[in-house]
Amino acid sequence: MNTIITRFPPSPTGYLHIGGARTALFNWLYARKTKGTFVLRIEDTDEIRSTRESVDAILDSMEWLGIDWDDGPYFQTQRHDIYNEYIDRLVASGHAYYCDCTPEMVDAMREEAKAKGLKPMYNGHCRERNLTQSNNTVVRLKTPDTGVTVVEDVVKGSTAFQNAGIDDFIIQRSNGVAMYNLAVVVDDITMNINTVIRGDDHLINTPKQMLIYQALNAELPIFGHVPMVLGSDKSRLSKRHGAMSVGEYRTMGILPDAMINYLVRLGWSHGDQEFFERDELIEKFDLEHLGRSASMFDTDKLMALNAKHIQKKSPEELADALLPYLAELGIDAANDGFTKEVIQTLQPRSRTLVDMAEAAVFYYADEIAFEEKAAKKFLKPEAGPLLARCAEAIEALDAYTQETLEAVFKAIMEETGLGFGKIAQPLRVAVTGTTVSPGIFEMLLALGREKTVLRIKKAADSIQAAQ
RNA sequence: GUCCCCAUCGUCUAGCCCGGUCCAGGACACCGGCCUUUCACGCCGGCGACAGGGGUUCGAAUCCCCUUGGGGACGCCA
Repeated sequence: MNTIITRFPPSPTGYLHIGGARTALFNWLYARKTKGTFVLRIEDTDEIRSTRESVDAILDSMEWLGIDWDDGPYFQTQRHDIYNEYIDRLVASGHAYYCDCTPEMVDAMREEAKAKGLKPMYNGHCRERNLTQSNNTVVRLKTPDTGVTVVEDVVKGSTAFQNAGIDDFIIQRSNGVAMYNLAVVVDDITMNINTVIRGDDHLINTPKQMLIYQALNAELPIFGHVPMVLGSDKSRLSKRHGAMSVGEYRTMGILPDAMINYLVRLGWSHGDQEFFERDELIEKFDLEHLGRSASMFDTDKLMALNAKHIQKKSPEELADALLPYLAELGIDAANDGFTKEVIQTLQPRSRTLVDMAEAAVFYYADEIAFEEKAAKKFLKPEAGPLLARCAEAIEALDAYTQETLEAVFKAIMEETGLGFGKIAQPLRVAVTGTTVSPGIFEMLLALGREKTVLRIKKAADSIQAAQ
């Protein structure tokens, strides 16, 4: 079997969005799975809308997602000579011709066709005029008037298009620059692309592209048109549906592994399995189980999956990922033993890295600010002596472990006759500033004895001072 | 308007190709309960779908047709 060669061809007219990331992923996964080649090509022939910043943003997002490419990036703007060579060949072989119809004339033709209840299209006016190239001519492909062009698609099955419904479309603009459909086909041919997985909004372009392949006498690739990702109201995903660029999910604290897991499952399945590690995805991905219908993006499910990935990661891996988010909150932490312990206490209760960073702040803070409601409820006058007693007992411990801490609690419970919660909650507020935190023992242990005692004493003192 | 694609719980989906094992399975969300020092995690349970109508068949979520609904494309954009 030949080596599979796939590609991802983004247009640099914005950030890498969800839909683009998903098609990139499908192509990448399939190439990786088959030990094939994944090519990156920047389709920047629209020089007005394409920007360098977009290219950088897209590359940056791909890198973040861990989607690497084996070849490229190629830039279509640097390949004009190649396109023109093929266009000349098409004209020479009689498969294409020059046309000097003005846009106004073509508009009129479209209106005329529409009035007849037909698809608006160019009527072939210049087809037999044998024009030569001049500064106002475009090149059009001579498409068949009869018969059908059948797209064999690995996800949609076969679809027949009437050739009569395909007009002699432009392959080269009057300014000499190739049009999209031609550039794509020439690129795919010259880059040896044999597997094209793309959004199904391109399905209609496919017969046109097939006609170019045929005119060029080139072998067709395998096509797979995957359904689009829609917004929560089933309309095309747009800004009003919330974040649509993968960069935004990065800032929300989504893990790249969770992002690709979610994106792949949106339109592909492996039985009932929901959770996939990266390697597992590469191993199990296939074209046979790509879905045929459009799907809506669901942030809740992404979040839930992200929580699962956070739980399964090692504290080491998580620390590297978390550090930037801590830095964002002004915390200069390191990937050290302390941070790893901190992370372990937070793993089961964080949906995003942002959640985790926020919940981690108290571990690193020099000064604990008490939440007003929490202090009012738990740092009452009678808590002063209790906290002082706790600090004293913890300080006196030979060893600072779960067992010894439990013993301290037990002793104080017996001494005071108070329930566990009556001691734990004031302590929690004293140490974290809030009523919500990881389990009291694991949290105290992760924080360390020194900080723990210091904070409890400070809280006891402040209660004292308030009286 | 013309052409094309799609159609299972609110959402993502399994099942559909090769009809019976499906009075339809899983996940997210939601609602109960358990666990519990808080918040979570986890566990148990509940709610909840084959768009509608015709066929074909002993039998249809699965095959065929129509309707409806949704999406996409009709550019000297990609």
